Order: sequence, then structure tokens, then C-alpha cells
Amino acid sequence: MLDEAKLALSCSPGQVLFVEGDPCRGIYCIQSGVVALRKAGHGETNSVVALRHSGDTLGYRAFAADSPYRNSAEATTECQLCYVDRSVLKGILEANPAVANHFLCLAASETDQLETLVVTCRSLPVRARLANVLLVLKDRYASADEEGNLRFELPLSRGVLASLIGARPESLSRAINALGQDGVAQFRGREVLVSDLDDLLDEIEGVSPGG
Amino acid sequence: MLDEAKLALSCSPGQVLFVEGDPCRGIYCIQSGVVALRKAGHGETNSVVALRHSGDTLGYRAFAADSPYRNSAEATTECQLCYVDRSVLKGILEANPAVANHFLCLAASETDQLETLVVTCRSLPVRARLANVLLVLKDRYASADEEGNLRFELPLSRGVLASLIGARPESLSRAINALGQDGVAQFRGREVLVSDLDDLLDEIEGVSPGG
DNA sequence: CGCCAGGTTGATTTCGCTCAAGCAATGTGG
DNA sequence: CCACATTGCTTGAGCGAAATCAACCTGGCG
Repeated sequence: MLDEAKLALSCSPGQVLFVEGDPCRGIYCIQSGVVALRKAGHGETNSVVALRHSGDTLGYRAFAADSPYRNSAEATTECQLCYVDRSVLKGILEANPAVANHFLCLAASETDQLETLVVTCRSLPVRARLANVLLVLKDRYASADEEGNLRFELPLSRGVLASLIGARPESLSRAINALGQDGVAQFRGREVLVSDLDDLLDEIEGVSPGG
Repeated sequence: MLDEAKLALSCSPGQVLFVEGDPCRGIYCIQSGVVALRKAGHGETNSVVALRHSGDTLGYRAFAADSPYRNSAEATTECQLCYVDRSVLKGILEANPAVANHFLCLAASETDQLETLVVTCRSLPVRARLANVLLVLKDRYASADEEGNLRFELPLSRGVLASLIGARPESLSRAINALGQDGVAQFRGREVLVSDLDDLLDEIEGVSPGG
């Protein structure tokens, strides 16, 4: 049923899947690539509130609440997606209540991520937030090279990364320098080299109030 | 069924209902009073990430995901609650799938609130965040007095309020002074007087980048 | 009466933002 | 194929909002 209904589509970096406030036409599943979820702040501000990766589902929240999209989705890399229309999904849900439960679990973990985002944003300086995001992205986008270093291939532009950690691009740039100078992480373009994972952890734990 | 299973309980300000990391024994519904949800940051840090009010349900997220509580719940006022045990709730959910859907909607709106929190925290200064929280609390905790002023009775201590808007108590105190001096809002203890609602809106819209 | 927690005030510091310029990579038109 | 514009990123200087540190006030309570 799902196989018949789904619609494959691909999009390129920068492309916008849907915009905050749009009526929810359906949901998207990411086959490959990365999507940034943005939300408008006051005025012109527009902030990345989360990343979605291969295997994730987009827009189910708006679908479930029968509301417009609550944030905008923008591909940060080449993406392969599949789209399931609202009407089709409704049928699927009725036929299979377990899916609703799955959505509930997704929502729970999403909420969790956001709470964590709030708390890290409040309790850590930019530099430590940068270290933190590396730790978060480690499992998906880093692997050990020949010399045992951790080698990242970040699926993000500087601008998106900055917004994700809640900083200006300039501040991010300086934080990158700082981590580089202290030998914690070497950035070159979207590549990052970390020789000791513990250094990243120390960045986070070693902040003034206790540890 | 629910009526038989639920367990009434009351608690006083400062009392902790459950702690982050505790296994989820059941869920709580707030009959009256206010509960602050806290989450640990790095080190000693402990930040309020949301308020829950009369009518809200606590802990359903941990229940649904079958995980430990993801944040701590602390009463900020006298509270009347009712408690539904995990095992009982399971039965209720099986008998009544619509409840799961209700939970899903709750989770969706909770996520929404958190995204908003992130974005306001990033795009507004303390003073504007304070104005903003008043707007949010307006419907529940303010009413018009004889002279047409908006009169708040905040259900929060200064400390909790500060943490909620992501600021130190000292900074909150100064922001309160500032709003008072500019005639936007008069704070006296937990009472707040706002003569013109638009002034609060201006605090938020009137921030530098455009508006 | 002294103690203590919560709140306010003041002085100082600092982190990150703003503004502005420079630079490298990419793309476009002549 | 090269001058030029454009875009994304980095660097520097200066500023400002909020954190920190520390003292002090106030009200509640033993």
C-alpha cells in the first residue's frame, strides 16, 4: 500500500521542501541526505532548530495535529526523498494503528532533542556548543581514518552550522579557529579532524561552573 | 475506568513530583496549580524548559516512549494533581486508541512550544523575553482590573521566572526595573500591572533588526 | 534576636554580536 | 579565455548585553 502511494523525489542543496505556515500536504521520508528545519524568529530572524537525516520523517507533526507546517525544511545536501500524500497516509493510519504509536515515539524523541538544545544553548558557550554538535554528528558523519583520527565530513555549510548552534557565522568562525589552535579539532572546509574524542568531551565538561 | 484508577494528590511549592532519569511510574494530570519542568544542563546547571498548568498532563512522553522521565517536575504553587499508574494507563490506551492520538497532539504542541522557546531565546534580548512571557501567561494569569489595566498574579518565583526566560536572576531583576521605568509593566512581588498591552508587543517587535 | 533564603543592587568582565573589510571559489558575459 | 560580479567564509575592531562576583536588604522562622 505504501509502496504504491509513495512518490520519489530528489532535491539539491538549498532547495526548500516546505515553508512554515504552509498547509500540510503530506509527509516526507528522507532516503539520503540532510534537511535543516528552520523556524522564523522575530523580524527577519530565521534559525535552524534541528537537522533531519536519512531515515527520518518530516512533517508528520503538522499532519498529526492537522495544522500547517510549524517550520520550514531546507535541504543542506543532495537529498533523495519520498513523499506520501496526506490522503494516502490517513488510510494507512486507520488500517494500521501502530503507525500512530510510532509517530508518538518520534514526537517524544523530537521533543527531547529540543529540550536538550535549549539547555545546551543556555549552559554552554559557542565553542563548547560547537564541540557538542560534533559529538552529536559523530555517529552519522565521522569515521576513523588510518591513523585512528576521527574524520568528519559535515553535511552542512558554515551558515547552517552557525545557526544550528545558535551563533553568528563570525562567531562560529572564531570558535573553529580556537578549537584548531588548541589542537582539539582541525576544520578544513566541511572536513573535520579530531585526534582525541576526549578533547571534545573536555570542551563540554570543562566549563567553569564545576564539571 | 479512569475514575477508579486515578489517585488524587496535592503538593506544595517547591515539591518535586519526579526527577529526570527516574523510571516512569505513571502520569500526572494537573487539576490546579503550576508545575515547572526542569532539565539539567552541563555541570550544576538546571534550567526550566516549560511550565505546565491546570489541565495539562505530565509524564506521558516518558510513558509513551517507555523511557525514564526526561525532565524533572517541580510545583511552583500549591497543586492538586491526579496520578494514573502506568499499568492502568496501558489498559486505557488499549481499550481506547483515540487517547494515543490525543497524546500525539499533545506532543506536537509541546514540540512547538519548545521550538518557539529556542527561537525567542535566540532572537530576543532578556527584556523582550520577559515581555514575551507576560504575553504568554496573560490568558491564564491576568485579568482586567477596574481601571482597565491588565493585572497579573504570577504563579512563579523570581528564580523560576528567570530560568524560564533563560536569564540569571540578576538580569531578570534589571529587566523588571527597566520595564517599570519605561512604564511598560509594574512589578510588585508576584503582581504585575500592565496598562497597555501594545507596550508589551512593542517590546518584542521593536527590536533592532527590522520589526 | 539572629539566622537564612530569596531578591535586589552595584561594579566589573567577558562573550558574542555588529559593522566593515578582505579573500577565495564559483559563475557569467564579452 | 579572461575581466567581472556574486556568494560564502574569514578576519579585525569596537561595542553592548548579560554573566559574574560581591555586598546588601528584606521577610519569614526557629
